[in-house]
Amino acid sequence: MVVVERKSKEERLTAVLDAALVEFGTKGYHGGSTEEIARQAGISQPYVFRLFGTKRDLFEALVNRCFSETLEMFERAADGLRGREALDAIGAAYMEQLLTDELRLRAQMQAYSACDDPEICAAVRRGYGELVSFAERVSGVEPAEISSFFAKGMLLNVIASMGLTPTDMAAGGVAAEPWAIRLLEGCRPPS
Amino acid sequence: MVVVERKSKEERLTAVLDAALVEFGTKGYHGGSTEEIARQAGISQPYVFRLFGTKRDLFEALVNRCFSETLEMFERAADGLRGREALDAIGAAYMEQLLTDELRLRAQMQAYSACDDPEICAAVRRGYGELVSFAERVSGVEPAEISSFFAKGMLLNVIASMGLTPTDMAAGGVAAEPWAIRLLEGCRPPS
DNA sequence: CTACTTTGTGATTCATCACTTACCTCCAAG
DNA sequence: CTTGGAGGTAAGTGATGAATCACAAAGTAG
Repeated sequence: MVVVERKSKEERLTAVLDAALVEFGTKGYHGGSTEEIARQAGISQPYVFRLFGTKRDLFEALVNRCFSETLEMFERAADGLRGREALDAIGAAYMEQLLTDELRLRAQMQAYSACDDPEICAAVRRGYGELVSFAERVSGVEPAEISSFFAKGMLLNVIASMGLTPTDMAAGGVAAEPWAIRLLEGCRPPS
Repeated sequence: MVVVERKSKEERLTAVLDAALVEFGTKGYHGGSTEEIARQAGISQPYVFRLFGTKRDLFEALVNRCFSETLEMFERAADGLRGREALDAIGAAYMEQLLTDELRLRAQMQAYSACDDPEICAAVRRGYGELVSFAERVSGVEPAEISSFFAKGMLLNVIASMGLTPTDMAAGGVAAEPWAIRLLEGCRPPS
């Protein structure tokens, strides 16, 4: 038997969720394998099931964590601000994720794409609804502005999925597609 | 042997692509099965491979068809128009898809989500780039406006994925989430 | 009629994967 | 010191799914 490093359940839970973010974020719900998640988390595959029950429950837990972390990020970014300024601050923070947290943007796309599963869809709607409600509440602007705000967010998600972020292009050693650069430039708030 | 209804290769190709749109559009690249696609297309599973080579080639063919149909839709909508008017017309046509062609919006999301595969990613970028270039060329507006235009499109894709279109809500017999209604309202061009 | 091409299938292979069962090993409380 | 629970695994199981192979039947040209 391999040497066992005993850790607390909590530590394992977050380790598995961290690994799941990578695996599901890149390959999606159906494409990601629990075996790979277990390996990346440093535990055996059966233990993943002991901790989370089913693959779906694990994915759902990941979705919930992602949305709640994003909501916290919104709150931090908007702290002390109201109205349009709050919205701009959140938008800037979201754009930063393109550079720092691209995987989370991709994972969100995977969550939307996994919405053929009713339970996952319910979790996604709940999370998204909380983000929208928060943005509405903290900014107080009219629907059209809220829509553009979230629309830009979704465009950033898509750009991250296509691997067109500055980080990706630099890593690939490839010159970014010019149209993609213009799209990204156009997302910047008018300053 | 079951009675064989011989059809032309072309007919089978489009039948398979139609079935693939449904299967991949709802379950995604990894989640969709070639067996199910074959069944929906009314042929045997091996023949799918005879026609398309591999599952990936089939998915790629679907992506290409989707993007080129969308480009045609852009061209039709913008016919005879220039500048902002052209963009508004395309936007209106795109919004209509929420009601008439929701599956195609979902399929686009699945295409973005399948971008961990380099070949699929290349096809997606090519298709997306053509849409952006066309919109830029026909409208001639500045980057910020192009970005908002595509951003709104992506938001509609996400809303379709989450099953929050008017059609879905009516079909489910459920009242739509209020925040989702506001988001959709906010997408309408200011008229 | 014969030979060849096109359209098609049944049966199978081989890998992967979600999930289970049965077990092991620490460690702390009585 | 022993017992019981919490943290963990090795070894399977059954299903599914992509891809292959060998073969069949329907047209078609000579």
